[in-house]
Amino acid sequence: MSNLIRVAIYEDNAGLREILASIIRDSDEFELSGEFAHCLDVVRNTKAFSPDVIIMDIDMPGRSGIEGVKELKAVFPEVEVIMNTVFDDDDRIFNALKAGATGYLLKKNSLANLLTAIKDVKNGGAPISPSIARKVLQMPFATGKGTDEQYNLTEREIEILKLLSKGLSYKMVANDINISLDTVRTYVKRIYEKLHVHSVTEAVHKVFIENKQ
Amino acid sequence: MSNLIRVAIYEDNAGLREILASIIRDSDEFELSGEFAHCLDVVRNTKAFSPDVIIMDIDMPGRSGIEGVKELKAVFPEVEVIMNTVFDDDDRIFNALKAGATGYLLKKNSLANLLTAIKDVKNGGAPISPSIARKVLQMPFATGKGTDEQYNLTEREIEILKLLSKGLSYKMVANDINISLDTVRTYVKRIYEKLHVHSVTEAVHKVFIENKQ
DNA sequence: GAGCTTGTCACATAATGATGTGATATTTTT
DNA sequence: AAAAATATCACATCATTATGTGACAAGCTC
Repeated sequence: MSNLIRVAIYEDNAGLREILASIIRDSDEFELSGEFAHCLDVVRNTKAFSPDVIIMDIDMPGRSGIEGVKELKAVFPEVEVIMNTVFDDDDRIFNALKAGATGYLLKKNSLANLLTAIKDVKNGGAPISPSIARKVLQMPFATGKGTDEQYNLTEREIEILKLLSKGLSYKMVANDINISLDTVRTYVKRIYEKLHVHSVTEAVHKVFIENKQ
Repeated sequence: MSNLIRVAIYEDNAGLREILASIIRDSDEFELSGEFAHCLDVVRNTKAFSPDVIIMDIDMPGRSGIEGVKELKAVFPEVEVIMNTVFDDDDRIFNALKAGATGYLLKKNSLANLLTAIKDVKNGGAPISPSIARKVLQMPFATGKGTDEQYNLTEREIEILKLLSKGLSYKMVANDINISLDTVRTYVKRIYEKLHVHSVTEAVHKVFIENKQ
């Protein structure tokens, strides 16, 4: 029967590719639906072999796996991709995930976990090597830090800046928290002094955006 | 000898706590350095038993594991914490990780992976259940999406909004990209119409912040 | 207890922003 | 080829912000 999970492999190293392919072949839950040395034809290949899950190397000749994922996902958003690579730098990880990869395994621990990982993605999970997960979680936007505390604004000042950042006018802020318009002005003035800025937008940028892009 | 990894357990369900404790006791790489039914005294306990890794439930009487982690990490930042819980909602996950937890295991798959997970954190990794990892990666700030494209602003409009978001005044923007002040005004007006907002700050919030918090 | 920070309010003025009404040339879409 | 969208500029007016100066009570700090 054919409700085996169909797995395609993109890996330019022939030896490793063969190892990965045989792991898939020898399993009884998966079947191999293509093995390729580059991802130049990833869309065409996917059309032809319709895999459910793709194991994708990053460093391949002609076109990186990350670009491959990006193109693939634009056409086949439902196909799950697990990156399988030696790279563990923040940029590549981030770009791969942004491109649409669901999993990210380092080659050094992928062989043992490959089958589990494929099952994970089919079950709606995201198999990620623990060391990669740590990096993802340490990316500045994920920590939620680098935000409020660091400018030693008082709670009240932050409260007011948050309201302003949502687009409320001084008047609306004054109404919202029942203080006078002039008091709002005073707060804003103090905030400006502390942050060395001269407009709400600049203050908002400094406190809520700068470290998140 | 004593370079076993010291593991403490916080879990209010006595049965589960005993199971976890015995897994640790029976292993030959770890030793149990405390088991507790609540985390009210987490700092004191940690001072007394100095564990390397803590397995922490979230839902405990008196004080949630998340608050426990927050307090613990403020005093012992080097102690690794793995959340072990039934909850998989975005808020709890995010708050736990923000509080300083390194790993996040769902109880349903934690028993099998507990020992591996403890090793992972000691090796600098972040053991995260695949289904949790998926949720983390889908949080809007991690996708890098939800930003520009979605409001069908033109490139020029986005360019101007970006400059304004940094705190530049209309005048400065005009100077910066060599257009007239009135042209800036026109752009801003169009941006407002497209976004249905009435101030730079509100526009910035909608385009650059809203989905990132 | 003197000094500093914080939260609160008031008045005044100059600069900037928000909004309306046009207009023209170029590109893109239909 | 006509219609719609985009990039550019101008003038006018009212509302809102930015900034200065000043004040006072409560709380914390040394």
